[in-house]
Amino acid sequence: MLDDFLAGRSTVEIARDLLGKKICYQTPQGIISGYIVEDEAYLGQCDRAAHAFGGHRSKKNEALYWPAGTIYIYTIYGQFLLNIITQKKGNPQGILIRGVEPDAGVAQMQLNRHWPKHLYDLTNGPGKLMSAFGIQNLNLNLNNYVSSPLTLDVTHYKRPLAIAETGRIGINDKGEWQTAPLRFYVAHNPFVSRITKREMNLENNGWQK
DNA sequence: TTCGCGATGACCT
DNA sequence: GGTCATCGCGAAA
Repeated sequence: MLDDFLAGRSTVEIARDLLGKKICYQTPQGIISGYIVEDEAYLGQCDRAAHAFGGHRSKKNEALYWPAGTIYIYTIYGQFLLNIITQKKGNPQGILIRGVEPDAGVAQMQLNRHWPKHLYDLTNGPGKLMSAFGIQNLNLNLNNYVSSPLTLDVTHYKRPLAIAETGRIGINDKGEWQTAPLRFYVAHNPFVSRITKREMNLENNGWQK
């Protein structure tokens, strides 16, 4: 159960453990799902790269202050980005989902993404995966991953052979918060953003047997 | 963030 | 020559 998965753990711990877990979206056209292969932790008031830095709170980032399991969606550069809130109400920490390996509904995702040349281009980025899922509005913001069409299934998962960590992407002039290893991904998985073809392992996608 | 374009370099035929 | 991967940029939203 998702609540047990999130309860009493640090955001970093959750971010690492989220790799390989399944995210599912119930649509009129059928179910779309994917395994999380890349994410980033945002640690709240103290984190200079976080939306809640210094306790900042507004209508846009309100979800950060809601309980673990809340869906937080925000827009940037015209893209919709998906997050999960990880701590108790009032402690604004969360995780940005940056890449998923397509599972169910691949044809629908291809359609939503206008048939990219390579399969790995389908969902290898935070904006791309939302486009592939067909989520292009804020309707699900402030909902949660248990009782909405968008759910997190922590009982069906794959196990990474290795987890890689780097600084977060798109963070500039944030000192130690820019380089802190808070981005996690399944090493060698082709659906990780900015991975080179040479790094990909197309035999096992970086998963254990 | 994502896309497209031009430039470069590697490799194949 | 042709294909493909990588990289740097500018543009869009």
